Amino acid sequence: MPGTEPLSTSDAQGRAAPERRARGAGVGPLAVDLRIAIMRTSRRLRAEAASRSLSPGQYSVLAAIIPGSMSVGQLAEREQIQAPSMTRIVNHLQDAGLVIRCAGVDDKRRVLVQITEAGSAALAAARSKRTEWLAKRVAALSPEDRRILRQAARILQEMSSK
Amino acid sequence: MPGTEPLSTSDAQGRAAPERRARGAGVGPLAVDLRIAIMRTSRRLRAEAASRSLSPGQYSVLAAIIPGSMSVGQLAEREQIQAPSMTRIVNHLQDAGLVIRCAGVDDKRRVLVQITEAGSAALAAARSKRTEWLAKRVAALSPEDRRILRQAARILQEMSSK
DNA sequence: TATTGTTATACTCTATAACTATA
DNA sequence: TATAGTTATAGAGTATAACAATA
Repeated sequence: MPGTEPLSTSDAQGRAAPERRARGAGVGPLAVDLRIAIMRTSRRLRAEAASRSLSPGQYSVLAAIIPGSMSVGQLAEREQIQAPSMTRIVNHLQDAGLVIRCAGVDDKRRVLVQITEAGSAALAAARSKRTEWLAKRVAALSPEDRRILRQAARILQEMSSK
Repeated sequence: MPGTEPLSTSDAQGRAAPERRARGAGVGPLAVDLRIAIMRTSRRLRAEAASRSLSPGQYSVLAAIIPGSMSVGQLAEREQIQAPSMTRIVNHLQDAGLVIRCAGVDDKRRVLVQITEAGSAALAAARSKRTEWLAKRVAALSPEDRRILRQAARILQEMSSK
């Protein structure tokens, strides 16, 4: 391995030496570390979850409409994507028989999306598969680390839905 | 808003009612919540960081090679992507004059990638831009929440590099 | 023959812009 | 005229498979 000695310079983004954040640092470094951690984990999750029946987007949308029917626009806003992307996802879900579209009664421009029985079943089956990799990693952590991640999930959730 | 009352059923994935995780629940729900939080945040980060000069992948790779030259294969393994994807990223970086390729001295099959001065400058400039959105959100959090995210970043980092 | 990297090709997800229908 | 959704098109990023060069 030529030229790969860990130099631990301040420019290495702390990936080779995450412990240098131990002393409660400022907001900037935290944002950098957090961004890298999240992007890498998400890439990993995407890769691990691939070749399953439902894509991450499909899964997420399917889960969102369980409480009741949602319009395409509401789903798009909730998932922080544009309407055409949501149309595409709903198309796939509908083709697979997992959701149905129905016109709004008050406002016929709206298209309400509802989950079917097959959709609920697929979601339940996919759920365990989807989180398999992450659950395995999480299970290997200390209870303290799990507690931290549990709170972090809540914080990130709030943060990214604003 | 027809049919969007929060029912808080056990199938709603806790996105409408995250507080139900307050009582230290099992590993499965945590993995589900965490996956959703990470995927949503990553999508948001990707969207917010768009239209900058460096893509998330380019940025991450550029940062990785700062400590010294790395081979394409090493970078691919580190970033958890396949070799062709890394080749593509390195091509873009090279076209932009941010890295240079040079053949390995011991093993001429290897292609070592090194950062240029322009690359270091671009990285420094991009770094503040890249984390702008996240830093703003993080700054708005309580010190306690920041402490949690700081630890979470470390945990996720270790978790996804294994 | 095995390994490193590249090229060729295709797929997924996303976005913006233009269009249809309803209000 | 404004809004909800769809269609058309394009771009970024990834993967697998086939190939070239080197070990």
